[in-house]
Amino acid sequence: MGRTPCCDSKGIKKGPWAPEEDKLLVDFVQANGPGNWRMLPKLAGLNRCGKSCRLRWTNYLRPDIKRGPFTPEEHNSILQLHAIVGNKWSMIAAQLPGRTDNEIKNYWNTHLKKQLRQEALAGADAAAAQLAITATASSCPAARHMAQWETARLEAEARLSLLSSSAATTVASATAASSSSSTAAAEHEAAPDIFLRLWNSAVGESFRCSAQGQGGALGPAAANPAAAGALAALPPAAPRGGGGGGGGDDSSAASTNGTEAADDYQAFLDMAVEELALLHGRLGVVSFSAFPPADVLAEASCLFAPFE
DNA sequence: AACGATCTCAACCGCAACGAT
DNA sequence: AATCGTTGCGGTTGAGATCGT
Repeated sequence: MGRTPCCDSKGIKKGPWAPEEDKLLVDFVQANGPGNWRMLPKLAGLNRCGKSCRLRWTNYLRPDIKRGPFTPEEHNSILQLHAIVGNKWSMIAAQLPGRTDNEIKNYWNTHLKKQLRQEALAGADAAAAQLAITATASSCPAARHMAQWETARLEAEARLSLLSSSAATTVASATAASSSSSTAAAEHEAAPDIFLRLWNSAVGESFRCSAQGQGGALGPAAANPAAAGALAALPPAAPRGGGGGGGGDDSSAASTNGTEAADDYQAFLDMAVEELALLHGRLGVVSFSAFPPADVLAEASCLFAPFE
């Protein structure tokens, strides 16, 4: 497929956007809606390429974008979702309403990556460190892929054990009559942890069975019809269904009904299973899990309200 | 106060995916 | 089936902001 240049660079402005340009873009999109980005600059009177306009709109000017620092809930969600899907920023962003893939990607690269690396090293987990190195250094894509997954798993384990131990100390200090600590503990308990709720639900159970059983690598809902129903109760934002060109739909802003959300989550989970199947099939990995051991999860799961 | 180092994040680039023709 | 046109995604860059000395 021949790639077409996004614009003929002749006379097209690049770099930071001026307030006047922002206004032109916002006015145009609000009047006509997003879409046909290629023609938009001409129609809106902007000396920019369509791609640049789309990026500016989706990452900065969209009215539903949430500004400000990431909340602890968002922080946790990013960590956990990343442990499952890796650098699929758009998928992660779809689970965090108001956040863009670019923002999450930046947050990961600047804050979380560094933090996790330190945790991994501080934990004297030589395997994780070695895998992290392998992930970046290996010239073999399959080995890199496997290393990234295993690193993510180890990181998730470290985080969950960290979470459970910190919660234990928080609760202990809360009982020692510190009002601020008890507030923190209450917040912790109420955290809308998507991944853990999902994991503790019928969906999680089904997913675990599917991943362990392998062979067929069927999606969780196929293994457990109740899963699809449970999924519908999850937050509405959902990954793209693979809309691609022509649609002009805005992935992060798209709202879905319950069924669509379930379908999207289904696809989301299926993909994780497929990743595992790939590793098992191609690399002969004997024992591999994208998830922390059951005892770690059991420890962590008591921090959150049951999903069902 | 000045300077260099480090960090942050908006924006760009190249590629892949997808629908249309 | 092949090609074209458009959009979306992930990786990377670089200017400005912040921090440390």
